[in-house]
Amino acid sequence: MQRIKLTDVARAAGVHPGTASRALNPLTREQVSQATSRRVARAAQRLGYIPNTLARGLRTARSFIIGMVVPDVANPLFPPMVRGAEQVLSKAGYTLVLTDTDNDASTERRQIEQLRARGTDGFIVATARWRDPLLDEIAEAGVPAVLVNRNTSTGRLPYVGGDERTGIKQAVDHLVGLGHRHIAHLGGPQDTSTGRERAAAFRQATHQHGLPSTRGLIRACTSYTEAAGAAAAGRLVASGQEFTAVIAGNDLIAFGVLSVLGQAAISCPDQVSLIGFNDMPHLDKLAPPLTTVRLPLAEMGAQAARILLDKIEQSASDSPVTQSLLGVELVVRGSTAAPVPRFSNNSHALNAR
Amino acid sequence: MQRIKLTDVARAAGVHPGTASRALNPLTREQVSQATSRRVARAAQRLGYIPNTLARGLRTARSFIIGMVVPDVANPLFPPMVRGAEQVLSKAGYTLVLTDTDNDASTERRQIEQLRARGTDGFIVATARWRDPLLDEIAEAGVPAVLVNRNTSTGRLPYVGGDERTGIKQAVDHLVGLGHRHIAHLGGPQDTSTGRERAAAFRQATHQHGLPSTRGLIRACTSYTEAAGAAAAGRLVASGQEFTAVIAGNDLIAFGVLSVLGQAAISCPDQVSLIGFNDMPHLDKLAPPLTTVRLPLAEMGAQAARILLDKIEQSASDSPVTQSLLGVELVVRGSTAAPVPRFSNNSHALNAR
DNA sequence: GCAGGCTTCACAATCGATTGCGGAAATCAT
DNA sequence: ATGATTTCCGCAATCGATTGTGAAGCCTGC
Repeated sequence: MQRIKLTDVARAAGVHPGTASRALNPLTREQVSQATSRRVARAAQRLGYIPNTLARGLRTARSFIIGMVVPDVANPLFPPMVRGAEQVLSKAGYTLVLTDTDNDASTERRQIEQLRARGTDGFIVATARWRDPLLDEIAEAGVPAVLVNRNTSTGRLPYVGGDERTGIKQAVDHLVGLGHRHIAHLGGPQDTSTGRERAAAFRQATHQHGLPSTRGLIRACTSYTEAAGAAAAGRLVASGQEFTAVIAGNDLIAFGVLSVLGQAAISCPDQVSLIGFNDMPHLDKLAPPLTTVRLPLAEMGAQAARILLDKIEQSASDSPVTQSLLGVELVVRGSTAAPVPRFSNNSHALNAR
Repeated sequence: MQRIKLTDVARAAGVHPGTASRALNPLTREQVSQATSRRVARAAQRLGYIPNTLARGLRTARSFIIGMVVPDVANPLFPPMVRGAEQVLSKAGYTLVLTDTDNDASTERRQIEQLRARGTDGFIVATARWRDPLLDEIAEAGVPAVLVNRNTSTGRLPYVGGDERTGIKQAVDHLVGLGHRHIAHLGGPQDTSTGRERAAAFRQATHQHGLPSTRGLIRACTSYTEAAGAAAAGRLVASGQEFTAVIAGNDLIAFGVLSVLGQAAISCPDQVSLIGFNDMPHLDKLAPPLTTVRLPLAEMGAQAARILLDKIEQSASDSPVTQSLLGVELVVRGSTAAPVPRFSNNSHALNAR
């Protein structure tokens, strides 16, 4: 049994394949009389005709495929974005192809090349580095693409992300409100926009509150992983620096901090408060439940998809490159509490009043 | 600037496109002299030729696309399987297209139709229902497909899963070893193979151990979610049935149980022990850390991909339909402990000795 | 009743790569 | 040197759908 093709439908309806094509396409249907149009539609229906997207794509130079590139599907940050994008795209008739680069630049390049060979109509990229030659090439080549979650330094591509700056500010405000004055930031890698942005926002917020110098209290982790977070936390604790709270670059880094604190017999939140970022699922079940900044991940994915579709449909490059920041929300849970003054920083606390 | 096509390469190398095609394809390269083959290869290299996969697919009726269908990417059960499959497939030159059905049958049907229109070479399906007409059709149509994680009743498609039966047996053994005799099972939906299999294994294991009747202690949740788990746990607690341990259908259901126990001021593991299934990430950080059964998810995905590739490459249907069960492992953490005899079941405990 | 204008559809080229077929050139055997 | 093989490569059809061009058929208006 063969797949039904347009020729079969045309023969069944007693018309030329070209006519059948026009009858089936809503945009060209007006060029065909209603009677034949109906006849063709019925024949297609009856035979169970499914158009061959490959052949169509070859002729129209459109594949209705959107590629989405993420560093690691297993990172719970990404699935909600993928779902958000997928819903918008599939509603518009596009198919989302998800590829996982495993955080590897050469894999990423290979994947994107593969997808381009498939005539992919556009890309949603969640793997951007701060300096990213591959993305520069894509921008140069005029391939429709939207960045999500992470931005690049050049700002030549549209970007959809969370309002990191406000998120960090809320976190700092919250801690300061509880009475903390010695807050550390174990941020993400500085070759990602999120790592840079959050660190910068942290500096700004602590400065606004007139907190003591943050020198030595700001550290960058080598990656957004529990292991890297633990390593950085270990170094922080070993440094002997005084701190009563930590704002982690994301939730995974916070996990690393948590385990180091546990090993060092430092209680959270009694001795050190901890705030994560992203609001991964199930953080409320942790011991202690993690205070964190929630990003509208699904909405970010959906918005990125919408912007991309716009870009594709009106391929005119007249539209400016938009950078959208979506609102975030501090979710306060059990990992943050008022600091207990230790004798070593008692005087500081008194001075502050 | 246009994309380089085969004709361009051929012209640059001074040969006919057909010859260029043969020179570039490893399987037909022998039909071309080494000298021209090299010349063509160099021209392709120099011009940066990327073959158009659509055109190739149209002619060869091969798309090198594999569709993977999961109910919900955000469920941490699936990303590792996806990664496992992706690695095998991309190594073999295939592209994995992931689609999320959002647990909806009609969405699933639409997605699969879409993919078939793209000439998808095969499917990895993780959404199987116990009775699944869509999969029956696929088996009927001879589309290469492999089931992963969930099986169907018919057994007409290859299947790769975990050894659920042994996993449940280990869980029961562990609890019985701790002294439990009243164990409940809040299983998954009975229209999934995993829900059925785990419940059956539970019955068998408790029977082997000569435990008291499990009537009323085995309940099926309506879905593999925290909410459904909580609902079932609520009913179990409200029923007044005696139990000192619960084996949940999966980790999410265990989360629901945990929250109900918390609300009912029943301590875990002091009063009730709890075991999950799947070993989601970060379960070790819960309060209490959840004992669970670990499935080799990535390996399941990889194995499914390998079987699918086999099926595709030798399209001869001579190979039998294989059902592979991969080994599982009980991960003992803090949510299981010896039962504290209550006066109401003290006598039972004595009788048992 | 006929020119001019519409509508409706058939014809054929096209997208880019693959491949069966056959011819020219090169190699070999005698 | 000549006939028989083999090697190498060009020609053209093909995959299935889309689309520019033009030719019928029909209507309108003068």
